[in-house]
Amino acid sequence: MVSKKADRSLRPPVSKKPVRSLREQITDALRSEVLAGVWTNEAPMREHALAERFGVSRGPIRDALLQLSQEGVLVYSPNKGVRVNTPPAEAERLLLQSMRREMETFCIGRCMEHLTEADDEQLEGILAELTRACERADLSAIADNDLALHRYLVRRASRELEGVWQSIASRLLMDYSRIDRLDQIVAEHEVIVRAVKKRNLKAAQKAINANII
Amino acid sequence: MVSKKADRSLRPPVSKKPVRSLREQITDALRSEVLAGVWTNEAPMREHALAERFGVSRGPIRDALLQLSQEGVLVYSPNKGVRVNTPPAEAERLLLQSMRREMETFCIGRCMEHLTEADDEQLEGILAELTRACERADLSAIADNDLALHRYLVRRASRELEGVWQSIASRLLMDYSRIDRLDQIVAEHEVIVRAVKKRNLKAAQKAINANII
DNA sequence: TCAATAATAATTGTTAACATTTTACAAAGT
DNA sequence: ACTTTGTAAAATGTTAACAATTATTATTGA
Repeated sequence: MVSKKADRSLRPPVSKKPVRSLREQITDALRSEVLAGVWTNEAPMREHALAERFGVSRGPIRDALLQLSQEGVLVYSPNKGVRVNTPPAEAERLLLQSMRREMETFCIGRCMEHLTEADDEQLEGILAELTRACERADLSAIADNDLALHRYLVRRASRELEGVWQSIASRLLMDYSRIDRLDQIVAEHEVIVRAVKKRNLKAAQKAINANII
Repeated sequence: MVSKKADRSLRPPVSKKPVRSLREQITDALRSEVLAGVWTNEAPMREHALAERFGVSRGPIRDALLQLSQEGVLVYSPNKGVRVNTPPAEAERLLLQSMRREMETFCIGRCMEHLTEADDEQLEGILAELTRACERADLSAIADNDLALHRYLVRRASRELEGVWQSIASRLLMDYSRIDRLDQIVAEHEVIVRAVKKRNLKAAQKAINANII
């Protein structure tokens, strides 16, 4: 699943080799699975089993589990392992929602004027992936691309804020798997991308706030 | 510095054994040092050197460095190690400040009515430590207890929110070492604790917001 | 039969060695 | 003198074995 050494001769010539570490790959894979509801919070996630599944040792697995615990996706109990976290209670959810809206409203306002056509293409690409994921009802890919679209705008505004945003967004999406209206997800993000392409700040902020629920 | 196995016979009888892991201890120690300005962001922090200093292997050190990177205290470069992060830019600082105020205003409003006299004593204890730290101008201990006081109220309101709060507060305090008016720190926190002891929500919220700068 | 306790297995915490990547430095070539 | 190239050192990334803790099962006693 996660190959340890990639064949360099097969890479595109001048591509910006990201060379993501095992920890990062595993973190992203597990996050999308948890948000998609693949794991329950009944049974703990065993390090050994995950290590075998990903074909790596327990080290990178532990790193990923610790990171996801800090992010609010998992809950860590000393000497007992990790479980899937429960969604935030109503009051906490409302607070996190307000904070996420404040953040993304700030970020789109900060990056809008610096966006280029290349950014538009990137966003269109993510939107296309999101659409395909919704068509095949692939919850894991849906969660991935939903987050990816928002994260793109946050990163474009500030790398510094990305970590804070992720920990808020992850907690808010802890019950993502309950979402049933898949077509609505696509529609809402289409509105966002359209407003961004028009460089219409007010419309974009309104669309983003409408999507954050 | 960090003993691997503690002598159980010396622990108080029915104390709630926290048994903090090496990772946690090292994380807290390094955070307070970085916030106090002990480290510069010029030279990377070497895992091997830290391992020797704490008397442990590189494993727990790596865990701590990764956690502090996620928290915004350090910056992680793949295969190159970690450095001290730079304080957020003005616009980002204002956003984080607003979010932290929103969080702590929410938290004090949520936990105020549940606070007991035992909580008051805990807060007084932290305040006393903060005062002593200011008297001897121990920036590391000052940062520790400043954070500890706020964290206490956040935890009392919601364990779920603690992680988010920490990542925001850490980023805001990245230039804590520049603070010169030490007596003002004590005064501001005295006002907070006094308002809390009186269970005066409005006054407490006002004092907290005045302290978050 | 049930509760308490001891033995056992399974799991996480930590360590040290190995692998890979990056950096520093010197030598050679233009 | 400057750039390039090759080599060695040092740092991080990963692994597997060991230690300590927790959970499970078996056993003993009333």
